[in-house]
Amino acid sequence: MQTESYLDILEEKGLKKTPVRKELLRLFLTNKHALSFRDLQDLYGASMDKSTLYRNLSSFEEAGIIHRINDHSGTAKYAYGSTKKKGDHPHFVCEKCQTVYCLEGKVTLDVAIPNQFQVTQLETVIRGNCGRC
Amino acid sequence: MQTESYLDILEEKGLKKTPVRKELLRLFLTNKHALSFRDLQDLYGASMDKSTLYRNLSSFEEAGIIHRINDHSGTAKYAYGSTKKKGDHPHFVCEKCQTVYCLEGKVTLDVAIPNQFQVTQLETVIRGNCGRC
DNA sequence: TTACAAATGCAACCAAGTTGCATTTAAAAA
DNA sequence: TTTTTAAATGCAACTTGGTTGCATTTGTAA
Repeated sequence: MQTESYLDILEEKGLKKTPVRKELLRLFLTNKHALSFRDLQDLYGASMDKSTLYRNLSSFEEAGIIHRINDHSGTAKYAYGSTKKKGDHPHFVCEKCQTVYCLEGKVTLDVAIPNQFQVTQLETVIRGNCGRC
Repeated sequence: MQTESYLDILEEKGLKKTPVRKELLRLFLTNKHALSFRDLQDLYGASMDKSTLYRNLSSFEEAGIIHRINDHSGTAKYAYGSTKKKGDHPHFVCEKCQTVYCLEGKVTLDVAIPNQFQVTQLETVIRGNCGRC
């Protein structure tokens, strides 16, 4: 019996180690860029139930295993890493291949924000060409 | 016969002055914040056809009369002003009332972008509380 | 005033995501 | 090891945002 230590993440978060979740977690750990529902369906060997997948994405997000990214494509994408860190980093969207990458770094505002407005989060989407596609 | 000079915008852009378009343009000119499909349906006196509205939103966007904004709500919003200027200003989304405001100003990046990545546009969504709702 | 491309309105469709419910299963308790 | 149970799964049906095909109408230029 192998160690497969990454599965401990599920235990830590109090999530049952079901086959679907194990595979889903593996997919997130082995993919550096963000994955859409479609990507996940394609990567998942056998066909996965729609609602099961969506429910697990919610669970993972709530548990802070993944974060949801809005790349303005209309469909959500998900990447490994805590939700709390979502506002911490900008995302890069390749306009050609639509791949979404999480970037390291900070974004600073030089914006006139009306007095009564209170800022809680900053979401930045950088668009361009990844030069890899 | 009144002047209604704002209708010249349609002529300038080579768009026929249909009743739907006149009213749609008026709605955008008299609303400072971004409007969703639903908002427009509600504001429009008589009921407006779904596809006609969506098609006109596309035409307006293409003509540079309005720009499309993607807050995180899953539904697009539209505001007066050229599409080309979309990346020019950040948008503020109130987490309570969901209202989207166009802000003046610039956003600067302090981000490690991989060598081969080329940036063409920057889209920023600021979330918070507008203090007006 | 006529003529034609473009705009409208309607229905049918599509894709993303959600919900209700009966069945199965991971894992804690006995 | 077996029992128990809450949680996870799978299926169908649904909702919402948006698109498409097509017949009819209309703005505008000839």
